[in-house]
Amino acid sequence: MARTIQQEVPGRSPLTAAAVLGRAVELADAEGLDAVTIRRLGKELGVTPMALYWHFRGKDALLDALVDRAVADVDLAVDLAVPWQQQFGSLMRSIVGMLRAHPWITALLSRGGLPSEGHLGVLEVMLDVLRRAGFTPEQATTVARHALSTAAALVGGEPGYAPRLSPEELADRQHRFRGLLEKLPGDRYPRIIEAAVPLSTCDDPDGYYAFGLDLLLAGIEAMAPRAR
Amino acid sequence: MARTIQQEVPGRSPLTAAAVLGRAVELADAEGLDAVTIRRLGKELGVTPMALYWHFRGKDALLDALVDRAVADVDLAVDLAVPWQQQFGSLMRSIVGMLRAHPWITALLSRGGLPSEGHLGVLEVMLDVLRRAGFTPEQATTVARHALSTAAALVGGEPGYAPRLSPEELADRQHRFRGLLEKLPGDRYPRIIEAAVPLSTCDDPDGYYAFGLDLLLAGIEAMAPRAR
DNA sequence: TAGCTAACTATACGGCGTACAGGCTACGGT
DNA sequence: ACCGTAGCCTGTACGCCGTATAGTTAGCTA
Repeated sequence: MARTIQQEVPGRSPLTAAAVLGRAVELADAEGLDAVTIRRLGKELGVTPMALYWHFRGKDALLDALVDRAVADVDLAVDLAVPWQQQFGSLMRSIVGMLRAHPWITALLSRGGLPSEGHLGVLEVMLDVLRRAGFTPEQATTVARHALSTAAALVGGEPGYAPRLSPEELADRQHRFRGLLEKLPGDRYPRIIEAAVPLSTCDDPDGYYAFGLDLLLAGIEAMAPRAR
Repeated sequence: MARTIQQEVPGRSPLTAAAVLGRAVELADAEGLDAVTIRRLGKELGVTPMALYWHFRGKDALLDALVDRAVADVDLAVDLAVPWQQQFGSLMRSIVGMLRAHPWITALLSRGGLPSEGHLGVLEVMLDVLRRAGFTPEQATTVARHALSTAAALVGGEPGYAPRLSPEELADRQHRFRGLLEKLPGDRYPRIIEAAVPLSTCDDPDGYYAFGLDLLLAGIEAMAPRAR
């Protein structure tokens, strides 16, 4: 009943779902989500594209598994000794950190479909923090949903969302953008021209994320049932 | 020099970029962004797919134009007589309204690329409101970026983002989701089970959007330089 | 030895974006 | 009356994509 190792094909260990997902993550991180194709994965793994269909029902299932694998990286430990705002904040920081590490996930999250186990785990912890803070189940649901959306939005947002771009490409982009700003009619876009520098630079991404999270948390706290 | 009407092909008026975009919007609204393909558009317009390449440099340019066309629908009028919070709020409501009308835009917004004219128009007005409220150019830039991301996130967020789904499909989804929730282990996911109803229903989308915007605005106001 | 099953391979289909080359129509100049 | 030219479109082909279907192989069990 137990299968032993089966290593007959010369240079290759047998395919596993985990190996496929691992290579897929590498591909997505390095070349973007568009590079993750069945055929490409097959080639990378030294296998016929159709071989992947033994391990996954189709590309959708593969992508779902990919999201789940990433979501599992979120640190769900909460310190019950600190105020709920801090508990929620560190939760959000962990989520944002995971999304920043793999920005392509945001595109996958907004495909419909039932939530995966990883999803549910994160959601459970968020709801728990909010419920203990005094929110009703309805309020907690709304806040958690909104917080998750905001996290995705932060990562998808402008500060050069362009991941995996080489520094030179990024500099080129920035240069072309600044060129565009410079030849804008000054009487129509005074505010944009005035803000040309902050608009076209994206230094201090950490500050950007900190600001976004602070703003979210400030909003949540302003609506909290009993602030403490 | 001036070309007059040229209607030689029997049943068809000559193609224009606007006509292509119009059909593309209809397609995206009715069947989702995936239905917008060069070949499909050509078929719909009674024309060879390659004909579209006369009017657009490629599919990317077509999609960019599509976004621009939609963004132009945003109502940029602001009432200078009301507090800046209200000015910004109605601006955001207009933006969210546009995104809700064409949810597929959110997917297009997060593709990199230089901002279009429509983009700049919206950004200019947002920055203006924020600057007059006392934010520095840097702050205003950050807030505007974040607000735009949040608007996109709201629309992309959970409440059944599944657009264009028939009511029956939507009910099926909801039913399967509730089934999943019911057979969850109660000891591992108490908070989720407790919130099963608000999680699986998506009535009152207006309330969802109002909440999201209120939360954003509360956060912004909490960080405003001189609160009023 | 025969048969079963897990894990692949081979082939093929239809759809996608688009490069490239060719053609047709209406107009302006001569 | 002719023709060049510009604008608009067609035809064909290439190389990707996901995947349905069917065939092959290795190792285990009986």
